[in-house]
Amino acid sequence: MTKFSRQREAIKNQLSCRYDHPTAETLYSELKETIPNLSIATVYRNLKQLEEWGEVVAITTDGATRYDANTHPHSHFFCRSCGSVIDLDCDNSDILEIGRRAGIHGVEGCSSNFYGVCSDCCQSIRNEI
Amino acid sequence: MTKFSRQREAIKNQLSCRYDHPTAETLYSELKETIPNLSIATVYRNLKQLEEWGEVVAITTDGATRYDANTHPHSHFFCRSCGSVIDLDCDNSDILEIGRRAGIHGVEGCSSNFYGVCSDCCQSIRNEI
DNA sequence: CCAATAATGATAATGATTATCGTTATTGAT
DNA sequence: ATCAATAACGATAATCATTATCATTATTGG
Repeated sequence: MTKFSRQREAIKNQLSCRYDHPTAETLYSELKETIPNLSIATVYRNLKQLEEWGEVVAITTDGATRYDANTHPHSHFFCRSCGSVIDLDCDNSDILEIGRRAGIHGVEGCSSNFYGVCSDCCQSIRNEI
Repeated sequence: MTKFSRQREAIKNQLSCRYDHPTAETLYSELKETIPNLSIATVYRNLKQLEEWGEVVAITTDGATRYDANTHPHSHFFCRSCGSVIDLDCDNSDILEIGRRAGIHGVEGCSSNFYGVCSDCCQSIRNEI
């Protein structure tokens, strides 16, 4: 039986009101201001738990795992320049359909990462020249 | 100026004649049989180098990074049951196009991971019942 | 209020990867 | 062929992200 925990609620809430897909470490340092004795282990523990419950999704990257409170299947755009991660508003089922047509049986889900230089970075690079 | 290295050639060659997308550790233990004093650091070092040169691609997963000598843009299927990684023969440019239509500028590339239970595992699960 | 136990915080341990550094191998010039 | 310059190596320490352990604290239902 799962019990209430202030820490878990805070983690869930903190993630819900952000759109920058923070890492466990980022969430930890932010939450530490309101919950000073918070442990990094509690953040990892709860993010894992919430992921199992389908309340958050983990975004696997080459570095630290990032988290997203938006559980609707969607893709992400990774800026090669500033490292920001932006939600992509494209239909995930269309991508899944492409995978399903590839001749392999059993394709159930997909996760797509798109790469490039975001418009902000593109702008500042242009200004430097 | 880059110099010849037997180790790098062996790593590249070992990866080229396989289709199971091994990790650095897997390549290391296999290559150790022919190059007994090979160091794991050399494997990591060269895989990173080869990736920079565009001769191999790294496949980012939630566990250890896997490598692929097939540098033609393509997707992978991850079996949830046995953990195998299989090449998906679908057109990557079609997926890229979906991402490009999502309203964000600067989308240059993409990497899609598909998930499910492979036909081998699906078969053995069926046989157990 | 109390017993049962889920969840915590602190921290040790793990797994993957990278950095360091003294030694070895490759290279181009003599 | 020899030599100096330096790329690459092997061994291993260090780092980073994450998980496991465990004694303590908080929540819950009776």
